[in-house]
Amino acid sequence: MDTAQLDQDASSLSLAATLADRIGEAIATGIYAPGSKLDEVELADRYGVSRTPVREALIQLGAAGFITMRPRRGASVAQISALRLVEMFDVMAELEAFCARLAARRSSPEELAQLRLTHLACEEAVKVNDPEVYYLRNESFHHMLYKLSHNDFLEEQALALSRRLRPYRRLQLRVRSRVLSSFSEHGEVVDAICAGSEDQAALAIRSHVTVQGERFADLMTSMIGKTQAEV
Amino acid sequence: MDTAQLDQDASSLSLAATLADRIGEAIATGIYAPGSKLDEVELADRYGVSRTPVREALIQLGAAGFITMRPRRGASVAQISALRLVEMFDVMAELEAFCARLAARRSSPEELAQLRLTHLACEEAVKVNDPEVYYLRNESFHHMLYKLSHNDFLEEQALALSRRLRPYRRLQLRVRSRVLSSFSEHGEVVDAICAGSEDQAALAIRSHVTVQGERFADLMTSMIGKTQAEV
DNA sequence: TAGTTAAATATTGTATACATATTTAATCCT
DNA sequence: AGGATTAAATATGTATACAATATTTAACTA
Repeated sequence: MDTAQLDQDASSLSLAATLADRIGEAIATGIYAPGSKLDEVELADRYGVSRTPVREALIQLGAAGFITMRPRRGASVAQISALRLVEMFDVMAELEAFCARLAARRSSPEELAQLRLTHLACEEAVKVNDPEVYYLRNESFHHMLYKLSHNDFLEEQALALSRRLRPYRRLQLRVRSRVLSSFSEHGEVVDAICAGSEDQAALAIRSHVTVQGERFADLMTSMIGKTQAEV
Repeated sequence: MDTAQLDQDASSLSLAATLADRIGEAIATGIYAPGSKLDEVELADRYGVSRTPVREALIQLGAAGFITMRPRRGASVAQISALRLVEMFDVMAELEAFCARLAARRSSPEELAQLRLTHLACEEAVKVNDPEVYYLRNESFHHMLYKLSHNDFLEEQALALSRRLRPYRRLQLRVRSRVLSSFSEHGEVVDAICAGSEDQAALAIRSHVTVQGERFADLMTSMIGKTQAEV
């Protein structure tokens, strides 16, 4: 019948691919602490596979920047210094600023309505006062922004970097006041985009994402506060 | 004696790593045409190794975006559509604009002098009228810009994306007039950065990198003009 | 002859085995 | 005893072997 049988089956994915996901998730969650060594045989029998798919997964994670690989001396969870973290957030801010600019320029009324919806979802999370829920809704909001850029490549790049920064973003939202200010900053972004004000939208999201001043202090304290399994 | 023997030895690199370089270079050079399938065993005995390091190299190249891998149906050289190419150049432009902005903000007089030197090197290439030399000097100029951002992560990201766009950049410079305008645009960027004019620097480099209008036409014609081994 | 089905072939994914480098432990010497 | 040297142990890198899935080819049916 349908000659083009789309292979959506998740179970058909290779072991290496699913392993990369699982290990990557474990790193993001903090199960494997930054700097800790990732032993191939240990991972292999932890996940019940041979070394081959483990190695392939590690190579993927290395390319994505989650782990660092040194020849002949194995892989270890990437250790991101405070300076580099700020650098990464700076780039993230610039990517999102570009997204916001394009969103303001290109979004249809329907798309703007969708954006407002995700913003409302964040508001609910604020009311419920659940940081974990807000974290998720916040993520959706930003992802929506990437999509509204109407630049698929940009969307992919933004998603990739946001994945890398995920654990640190979660840390920031541990602070109640940060959730509140985060939400209000979202509001400015939404307003600017809906008004078609490119520059204003770019500025708003840039200052929302950039880590500086007290934001930096918050991030640092929350990072050193939680050891290992948190950061 | 020196306990910390730094392992700079290139020969000590793994086969997989060097393979990724070689295959990646072959893709960039156009030896493997976009869309063409990369057979593991063929690559293996072409390079005189087993399938294992070949697979690892392919995974790396896949993560970097040079090839696309579909489960159970192998790897093929990434086929970049015209639309996606424009998208990628748009992001490249934005990254470089950020670099230029930071360069204008942070560069020391010595660094500015270095920037002018690389610009002068481009001028020589223009005079000699050798597109291939200009291509190389141009690359150095942009790399210098990345470095002057004083943001190592940004520099890495910009380098990675510029590597992906390399073959297309080379194509653009096939057109003599493009070399001339490229050089004069560089001049504007240098002037703005040396003057500390962030906005102007960002604007100049952005319009320099972005593919639009006749630039787009040039790129497209040069792409369809050269079949296979060129693009 | 066109279309469908089934067998054969080829290719990818994974496991195991081997080679080589690195780390750790033990030994030796001053 | 302390540091350096050497040897054993451990881990990574590569090759080969096997398993599972796609693709191709051939046979068959309507």
